[in-house]
Amino acid sequence: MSEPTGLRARKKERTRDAIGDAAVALFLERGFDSVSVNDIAAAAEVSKPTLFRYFPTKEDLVLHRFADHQGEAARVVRDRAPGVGPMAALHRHFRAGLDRYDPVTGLNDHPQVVAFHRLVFTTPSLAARLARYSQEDEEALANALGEGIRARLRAAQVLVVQRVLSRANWQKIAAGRTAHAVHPEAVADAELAFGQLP
Amino acid sequence: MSEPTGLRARKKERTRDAIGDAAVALFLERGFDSVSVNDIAAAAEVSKPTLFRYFPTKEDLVLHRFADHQGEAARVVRDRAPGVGPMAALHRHFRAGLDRYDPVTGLNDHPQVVAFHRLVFTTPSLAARLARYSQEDEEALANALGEGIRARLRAAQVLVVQRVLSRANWQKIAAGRTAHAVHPEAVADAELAFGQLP
DNA sequence: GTTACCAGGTTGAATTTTTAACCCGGTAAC
DNA sequence: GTTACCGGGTTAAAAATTCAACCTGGTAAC
Repeated sequence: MSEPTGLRARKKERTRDAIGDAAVALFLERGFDSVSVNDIAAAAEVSKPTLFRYFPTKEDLVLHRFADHQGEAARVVRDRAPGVGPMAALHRHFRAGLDRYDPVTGLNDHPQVVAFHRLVFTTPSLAARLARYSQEDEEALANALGEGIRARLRAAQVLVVQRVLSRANWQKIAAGRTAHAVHPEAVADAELAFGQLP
Repeated sequence: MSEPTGLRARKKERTRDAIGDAAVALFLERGFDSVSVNDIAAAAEVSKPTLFRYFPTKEDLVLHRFADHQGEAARVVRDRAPGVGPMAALHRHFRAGLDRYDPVTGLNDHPQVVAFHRLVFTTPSLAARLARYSQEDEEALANALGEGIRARLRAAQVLVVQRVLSRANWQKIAAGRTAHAVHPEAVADAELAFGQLP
């Protein structure tokens, strides 16, 4: 199951986690702009060049958690079971995320997750950078769906649907409701949104 | 008091401690000969060449705790208060070690310390290597005491006295007595031994 | 008596990290 | 308006570490 972890690979992973965790912790505590990369490097006990070797920009220190899901939509389409249409596969995948309260669906009421989302959505430079990630995701999904303008349109539609659904879920939870309470609506919303896709 | 700890120095110290601690823990658990340096490197999460960069031989993995006291006798003589003779200074220093139950005096009943001493005294290659450490200590002390054969003889006498005293203390404790109970005898023994030095 | 393996220890190249210095754009001081 | 500092980000060289391979001396198998 797990790869033959050499010493080198294991330590790199640990370093990366240490930097990412220290960054998110400090950002949540003091806000994105009030924390310098020097602070993060110091907290992670790493030098500044090392920090930038793992994360090319300050924004990526936050967004690496989304980056884990990079290209996921395209993968879902490519790996779908035979006989299942692309849209159905994406719908099912999103639904599964809802059922396990995956943070990317916005349907998660752990305080840390909520605070993290607020951080991302209320910091302009982060939202901007997140849009660029999304852009790449969109291209990958388009390629998985086929060629030409139709594939690109469908890819864009799917991702925008997911973004709207996630944001709606998050807002309800930010308003104080529990993830469990919101779940039925979230499922219904997804039903509606995916249902009206071409 | 503390040095300006750069990142590099701090990590080196941590690595050294990780290796040394892992080694002692494994040796106490399974015995010196039943643990390979590969085991230690793996436990400390370090490669074999790195291990040997910190500790030149397997024996040093145990004896680095004595190495901290390297040259101590010479230092005591050199740094003694004015008006105090070399022998008096050494006697006082040993007595102070007794009073604070310093492990090097043998007068310490913490299970880990006792087990550690047993490890050293019952493993031939360790005893041998410890003798070499002691040899260097002796030369340094001789230089601190003066020149010529008389200084060397006195250095040897002092160190042999310390070794005998430490071992006597350890044996009483290994027999089950507490350090506190042994303390008066230990002081008296030291009085006697240092008193009969020329 | 080969053969093979194991443990202590070494070697050289490749990778990673630290260090200290720098660039650049912004902004506060005066 | 210049000077000085701060934060994001980069650079080149030095130090540390991993990796894979090797050497050597023992000792177990056969």
